Amino acid sequence: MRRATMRDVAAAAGVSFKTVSRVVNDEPGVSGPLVDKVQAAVAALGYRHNLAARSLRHSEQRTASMAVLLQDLSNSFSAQLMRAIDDVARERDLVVMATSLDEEEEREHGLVANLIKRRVDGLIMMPASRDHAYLQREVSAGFHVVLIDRPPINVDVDFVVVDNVGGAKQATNHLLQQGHRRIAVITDEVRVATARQRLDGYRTALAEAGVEYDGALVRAARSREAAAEAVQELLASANPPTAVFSARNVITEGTALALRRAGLSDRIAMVGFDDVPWAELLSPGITVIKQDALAVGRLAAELLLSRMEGSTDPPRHQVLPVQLIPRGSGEIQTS
Amino acid sequence: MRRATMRDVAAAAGVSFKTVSRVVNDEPGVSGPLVDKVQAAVAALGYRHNLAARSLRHSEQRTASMAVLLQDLSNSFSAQLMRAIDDVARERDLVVMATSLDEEEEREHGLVANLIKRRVDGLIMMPASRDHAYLQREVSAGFHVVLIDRPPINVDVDFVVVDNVGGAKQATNHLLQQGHRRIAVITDEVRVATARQRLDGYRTALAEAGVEYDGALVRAARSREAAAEAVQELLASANPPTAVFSARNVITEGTALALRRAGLSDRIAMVGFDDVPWAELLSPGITVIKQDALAVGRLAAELLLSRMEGSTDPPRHQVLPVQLIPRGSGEIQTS
DNA sequence: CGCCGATAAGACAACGTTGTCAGGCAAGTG
DNA sequence: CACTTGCCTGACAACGTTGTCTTATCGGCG
Repeated sequence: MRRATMRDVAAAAGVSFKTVSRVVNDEPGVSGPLVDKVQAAVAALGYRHNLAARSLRHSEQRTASMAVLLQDLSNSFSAQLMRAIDDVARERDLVVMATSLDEEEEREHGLVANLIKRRVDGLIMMPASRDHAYLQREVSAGFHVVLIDRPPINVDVDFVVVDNVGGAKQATNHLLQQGHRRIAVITDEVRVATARQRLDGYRTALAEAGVEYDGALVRAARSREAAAEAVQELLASANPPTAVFSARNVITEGTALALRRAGLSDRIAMVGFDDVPWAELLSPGITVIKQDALAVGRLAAELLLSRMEGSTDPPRHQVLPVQLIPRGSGEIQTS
Repeated sequence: MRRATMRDVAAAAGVSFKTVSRVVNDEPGVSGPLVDKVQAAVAALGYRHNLAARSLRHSEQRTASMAVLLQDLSNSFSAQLMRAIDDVARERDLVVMATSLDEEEEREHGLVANLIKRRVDGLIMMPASRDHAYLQREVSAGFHVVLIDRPPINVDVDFVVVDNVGGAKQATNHLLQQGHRRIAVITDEVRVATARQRLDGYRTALAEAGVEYDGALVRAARSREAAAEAVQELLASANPPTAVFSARNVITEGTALALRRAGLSDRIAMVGFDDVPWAELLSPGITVIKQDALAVGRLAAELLLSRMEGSTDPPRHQVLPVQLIPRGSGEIQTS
């Protein structure tokens, strides 16, 4: 049941195990007949090269692997990031370890420690924690990190984010332009950096338009259901909003659901942050601030790979633009 | 820039490297003062345990890692499978390598070979290939494989699939019951096992109802756009269908899109295979055959883990039921 | 015929760790 | 006081591989 090793192959082929090593690695300096004998023995024994042992001895201690830690792989935004990263990794024959952090700080710490023990070559992470100083020591030791979606805190490493403040401002301004003054906003919990930034953009836009900020119109929700509930409550309140800015994809889903249930899809305006695949299937279509997840993922992967290939540029900070896509829901005028 | 090893830590702490090993592994038999000295040296040097070296020597050659090969991680079905698998793996502290096969047979072969070289403990795969005999040798050598979504061919290993034939029959019967006789079906390409099975179910249901099979109503499409185009063509044909069975999630999306563009969402009936998150947001809502991706993933992961923990049961074949969820689109009567 | 160079093949240490064993020392026992 | 017992500690081989070095073999050439 034990797997065959080079020694076993060598014994079977009647050569030294070093000769097997040469054949397996396609190194020159082995005569034709011996190559054949070794290959026959490899096939007969089902021998498989052991990369762990190889990278242990091999001068350049590379494992040809990287890790991706995202918020939730089943969420379409994370899933698209993963896909884009994987596409880039694939070209370089890198294996990608992936998992979800679920906004759990301790899980992040535990996983990073584990990945370093495995000597993974690099990491792309959408951090759950709010202090990334612990990464400094590992980065100095040659572990490469690129943060994604959220900027690093207390450490300076490569990162790729989108213009959350600008996007939220744009969404809010768009609704203001349709005459709305009571604009609700549903964000992720405030410990999430993007939620804070999008809330910032919302407040800035209101302030610039001279509209007073009303905390009663602000809600946090982690899930589609929680968002739907929050919207339902807002609609039932004494002074309900006439428009909603839903600051994340699952929240947009919940908001659309609540509006539909209330039969107000045509009356209450809404703009969502994150494009969603079904936005144009609804009537009205959902107006969104689209962030290009594939571009974010690809860029992050390229930054990481350049580090793995030896780049020593100072940390690179990439902020990608977002784009408002009007589809109907955001163009509903105040009545 | 080189990472500290146990020897470095030992030198710094003034002990033998074996003592460091004991401390790092929380083994008993090291006096309190020495433990402290070693831990101080570990912290000072930023030492990190090297798991590759460990598992090389460690008697039980486990890497505490597994791999997941799915069709497309950015597709919500694959993403949910991944999520469910990862949740189970997490409980056992397994690292999960994940990637998309994109229905490319060669990619599957290359990846499996690579994963075996890395001595991954197990694999969950939605296979792209149509002959899995090559897995036999690896399984015999102690590599554990669970297939998912599609049954194994020419090899007998654990697998988890859903009742594709039954689901497709159910979908077709449902449409027949509304009086439809010209029911189009859009599937994935026929080389995909699930596409063939769902087409089988469709044909069986027609036959049982005494409705003649019309090849002109059958289309294959790999993407949302291709599906939308196929539906558009069918609608424009001389003898258009009155109902559509869309046999996969992206196809359902494309079908909904095409119907909406043609303004026929309320006239042409449709049932989709795979639930989609936005199905109830539309009007009419989309009637679907729901397969429980999370259950499939969880079950597959549990089968794999039981193998990794030593189960030698004969290969287990799991077929999960599917469920028709009426939401409106499938209940449109023939006019 | 003797020597040299090139080439093929193997011996052996090393990678960073764990498993096994032996040695040292202190405390307990007769 | 000698002997045993038990606990710490370290020396050393081993895991499966690659890198370096040495040895054997052969053909070519003067």
